[in-house]
Amino acid sequence: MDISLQVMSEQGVAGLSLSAVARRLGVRPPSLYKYFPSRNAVYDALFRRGQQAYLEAVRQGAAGHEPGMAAMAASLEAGARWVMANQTLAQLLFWRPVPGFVPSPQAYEPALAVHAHFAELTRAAIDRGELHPDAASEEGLALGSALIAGLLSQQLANEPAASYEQGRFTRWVARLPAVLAAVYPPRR
Amino acid sequence: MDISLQVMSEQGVAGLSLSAVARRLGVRPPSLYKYFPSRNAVYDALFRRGQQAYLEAVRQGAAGHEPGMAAMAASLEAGARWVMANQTLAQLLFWRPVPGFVPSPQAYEPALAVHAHFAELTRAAIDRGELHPDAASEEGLALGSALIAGLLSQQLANEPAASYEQGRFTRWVARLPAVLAAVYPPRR
DNA sequence: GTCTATACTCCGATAGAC
DNA sequence: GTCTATCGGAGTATAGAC
Repeated sequence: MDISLQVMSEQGVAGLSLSAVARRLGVRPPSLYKYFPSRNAVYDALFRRGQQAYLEAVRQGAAGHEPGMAAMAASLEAGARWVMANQTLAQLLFWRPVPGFVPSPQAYEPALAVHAHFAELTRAAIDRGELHPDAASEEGLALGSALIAGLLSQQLANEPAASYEQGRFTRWVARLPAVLAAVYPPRR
Repeated sequence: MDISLQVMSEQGVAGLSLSAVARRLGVRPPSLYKYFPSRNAVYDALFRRGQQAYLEAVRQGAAGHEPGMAAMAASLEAGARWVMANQTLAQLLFWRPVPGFVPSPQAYEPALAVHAHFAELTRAAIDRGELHPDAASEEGLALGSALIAGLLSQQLANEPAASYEQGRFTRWVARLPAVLAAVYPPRR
């Protein structure tokens, strides 16, 4: 799987070739079929592993903070750092670049947990009077996920080599909670 | 070129095959090389055509409005509608999905004009007291482009078939100017 | 669990006849 | 400006020996 990631980073996510993997592994292509029944099965395993790692990253980021906007800011940053450090995997997870590959429900499972994680942080922020209740609606959550995805997709497409601190787009991640608060000002 | 777009929409942007194009055109593959010296040349021609069309869409959108936030809102919406109506081409333009393809400077030219277009609308909005002067900095312009790109990338990845009006993400496009104004409130 | 051999399909690109 | 023929390579996947 590590070698597959390496090939994808060089040939494009959709350019994974089992022959190339076998070559670098020092075996013949048919041997791989003892471990994965098809090429898409490799994608699926990578997808699941990636979703799991991303979930752990955003959870780790929130750990130690009071639930609410502070935890959300820390969690967003941790997720963004994970994406910048795992760009190839992130592309597989968040931008469907492989025609014909549809992740299995099991592989998709952690993605639902990520959504639930941020929904919970949003509700906590509302309880603390940091956001308007509408922020927890599907619409509000969609805005949050779109904003973070947009910053990161622009960063990856235009400055993939930039460090997290110096990226022209990642630097906005820290200010996303303020943007959300501007769109959903708490009533008072 | 139209047939190429059709193939790309079915096989993925990176999955363009000149053989498939020739097949649908009713000619043999070598004939295509009389018109394009390589497969990447086809991508380049499509890239240029797409950038040009997108530029015209955002300019058309602004036409008839006073320069400023109203024109920007109209321009953003026109651009978003163009992207939703030309999804395959938009992927080629805004998300580099083809390993090894780098657009030529000539093909990239209209993209610079798009940037200049929005920079001008931003300055007009500042002059009218609708935005803080910092909104016209490179940082501020980067935020604007990232926000719109994020909404659209999420829309294309998750609900590509939704109409512009019903999209869970496109519906935020109309409110982007308000988000920008919240981040860059004019001094008063 | 690895291999050889193979079936099958596909690709981009070029040479050169017409 | 189209074609045939071809080079030289790629790929996924399976059968079956060891």
